[in-house]
Amino acid sequence: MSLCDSADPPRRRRKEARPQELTAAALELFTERGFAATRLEDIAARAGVSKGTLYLYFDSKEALFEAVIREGIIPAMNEGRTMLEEHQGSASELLRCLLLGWWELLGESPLGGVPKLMVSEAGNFPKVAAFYRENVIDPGRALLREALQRGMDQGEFRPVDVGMAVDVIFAPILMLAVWRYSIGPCCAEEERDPVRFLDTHFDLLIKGLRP
Amino acid sequence: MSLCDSADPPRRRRKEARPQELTAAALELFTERGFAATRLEDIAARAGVSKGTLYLYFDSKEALFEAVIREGIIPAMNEGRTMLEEHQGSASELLRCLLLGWWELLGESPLGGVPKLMVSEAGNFPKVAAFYRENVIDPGRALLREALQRGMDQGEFRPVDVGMAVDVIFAPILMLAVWRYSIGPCCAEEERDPVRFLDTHFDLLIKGLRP
Amino acid sequence: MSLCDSADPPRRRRKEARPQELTAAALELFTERGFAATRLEDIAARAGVSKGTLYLYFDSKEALFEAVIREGIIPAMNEGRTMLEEHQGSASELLRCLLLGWWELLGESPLGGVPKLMVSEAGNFPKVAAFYRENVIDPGRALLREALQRGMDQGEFRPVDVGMAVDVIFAPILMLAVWRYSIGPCCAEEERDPVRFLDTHFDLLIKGLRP
Amino acid sequence: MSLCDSADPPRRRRKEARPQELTAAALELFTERGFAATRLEDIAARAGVSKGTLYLYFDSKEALFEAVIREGIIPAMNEGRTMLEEHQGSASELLRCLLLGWWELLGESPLGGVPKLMVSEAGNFPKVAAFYRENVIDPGRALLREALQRGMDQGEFRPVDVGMAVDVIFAPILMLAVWRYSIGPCCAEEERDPVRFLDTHFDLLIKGLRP
DNA sequence: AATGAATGAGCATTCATTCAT
DNA sequence: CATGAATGAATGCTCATTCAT
Repeated sequence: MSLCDSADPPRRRRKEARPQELTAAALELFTERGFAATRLEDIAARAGVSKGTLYLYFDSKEALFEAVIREGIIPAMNEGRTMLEEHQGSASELLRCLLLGWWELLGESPLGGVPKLMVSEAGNFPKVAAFYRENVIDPGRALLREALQRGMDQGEFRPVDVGMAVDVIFAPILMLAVWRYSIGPCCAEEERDPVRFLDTHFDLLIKGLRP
Repeated sequence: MSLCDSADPPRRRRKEARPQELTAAALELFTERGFAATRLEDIAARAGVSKGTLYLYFDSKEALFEAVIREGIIPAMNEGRTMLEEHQGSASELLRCLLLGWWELLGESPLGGVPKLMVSEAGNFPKVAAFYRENVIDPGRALLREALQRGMDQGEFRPVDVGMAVDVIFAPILMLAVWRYSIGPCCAEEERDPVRFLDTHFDLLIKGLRP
Repeated sequence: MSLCDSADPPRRRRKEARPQELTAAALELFTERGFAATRLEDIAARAGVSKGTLYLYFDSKEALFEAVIREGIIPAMNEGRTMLEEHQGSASELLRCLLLGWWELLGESPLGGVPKLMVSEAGNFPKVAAFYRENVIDPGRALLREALQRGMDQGEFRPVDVGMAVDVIFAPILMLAVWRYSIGPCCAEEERDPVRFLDTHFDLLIKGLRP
Repeated sequence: MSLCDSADPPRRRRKEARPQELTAAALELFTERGFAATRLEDIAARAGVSKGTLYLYFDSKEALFEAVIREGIIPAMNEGRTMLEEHQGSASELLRCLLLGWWELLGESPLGGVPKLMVSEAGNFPKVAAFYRENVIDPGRALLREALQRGMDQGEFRPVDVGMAVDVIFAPILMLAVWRYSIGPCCAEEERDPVRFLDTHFDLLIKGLRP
């Protein structure tokens, strides 16, 4: 009820929260405009701080970029692995959970911008791209590979070229995420429905894997 | 009659070819580094002209970008349409031809960078993105939709949500192209084989469409 | 009664000593890097305090600079004057004592950096330069002038243009000091020996002053 | 008589003259204010060009500094050497010519600021300082050493510690130059007369060197 | 008194764009 | 047509200064 309900939080609190506030703002803007076209001043403004404050937490624009990617990764993989280990049902179910889980994590949150950002900037940040591959792409592929293999071992899926199949399978989800942060919004097409899209993908996939 | 007939290409030719040489150079660099991070001077240098010359053919950096996309589009659709109209075989064959044809067009030539470029820059060029959607994405979807529909009508494919399926189906090809110009090169993974990838995609797809 | 009587120096002491610790640190860094190129944060760090603390004692970077010069002056002149008043021996001896005394004061301690600092920054701090001239240069010249005059009056020196001679005489000592804080250290020349240098200076000087 | 006598010289001309115009402007301002306190924009303005133009000729502020020193050196040494080689008169005369020649070169022109600049900035530019020592200080010392040695060999001068004496001898000229660009101007002392100063220096010196 | 997080003016540097040649 | 010297707005980054704690 107070008039200044939104007063600044105590300094101590801010100090610890700042880096995340900044990387969050940076992620949004980098995703929207690309790295080079984003001004640090805009990032700072979106995070509600001044230009100089950025440099208390990050050494340079590039360091901020790296932090954005690094942060965008942490939550992604753990869930997938636990899902894989604890899952009891059929391989189809597992595959569905993995892919839908990803979408829920990536698609709905700003984190979904990371893949588009990485696709756009990999050429300018080979180091970061390598880091991303090691920590996101490779583990992600491994998860899917395990799920596929389990299904094949149990006779639920027919034999396929697993190494290729994981990328084929993941491509539609990836494109869904990339799309949302690139051509999608500006064409404002009658709001392509992700659920219908994923259902269709899944339908085709499961039928395609039938022995 | 010219004093230097031999060494340099004939002036008349150059003059007409210039715009294409410039957009070609621009496409390569825009794809590699992104629009904002590419310097006009580098584009000019790669095309073998001076910075000022660019402005004889294009009003601004943005105009050049538009021209790059516009040029990258022209050859893409016609082949697909004639293929659709003239194809005699099964719907599966038609689908295969369409997708492989695309890959040959996108994957092997620098034109393959256009989708990655468009994905990266759509947010900064909504007009161009709309143009791209109208002239590339929508016609492309229409082609695939027709092929799918034909297969369904002939009982070769089971019924699916066609509107969604076209994007699901195209996603792996798109990803293959995008990858090649983003994360792929810098990770130098044991040269992922596009043919095997497309075969797997096709195998899954055709089985998935079986009635 | 204090809870931490042992480790840190007593608070009372620190408080009074702070300004000198700060000007001492500032003198070193200003001398090494110049005024503009020295960061207040570095000065604070060298003095073992935080950036903000500086402003408890000095209003601004410029005020700190003034204090540095002011402090660097206090001890310089008194000794010379007493030496002049109490000296009993020959004028040559007096001159030697004055010049060597200066060198001991300037050359061995960090105070030797003051002349170099003043030379470098006079243009940016005309006020401070005027202050320096009034309180250091003029009195110094007066001391030397008196010594020279005494020698001339006593027939020990031949007549010379005293006003000019004092600067001629002092130049080598000044140069020795300035050198040590500028070109000297980075060229690491076989450690030019100040004593030999001063001896030679003196030898030439005394012979040059012989009637 | 034309109204536009001072019109811009043809482009070609400027292109070649620019670097010198810029280093000349830079020398003045670096000397006056020091390296760090001089803004590139001011240098450009003094040279009558825009900020960006500087970067057509120099890669960075530091590169400009180096060029300033490098340029300030070229004319300095050659004269001295030819003077040494061609001189016919007494060693005293030679010494006088060398020192006065230096003063005319250094003292009257803006080049006189170079020593003060070097003294001030040596600590921040060790590389340049080393270059300066090798190309100016060392050759200068060598010239004076030869002159002294010649006088001693011919019995015109008594034996002295030559290595030290050269610096002792040069110190007053150096200080005269340094002074002019540091404390001198801002104290506006009754315009210390360089000629009287040098005469006194010479008088003392020659008498001091008498056998 | 002391801290150090936050600020924002200031500067070096880049690069799209212009235009005299 | 073609050039490339010149421009100056834009932006990453620094650092003196402030102030809540």
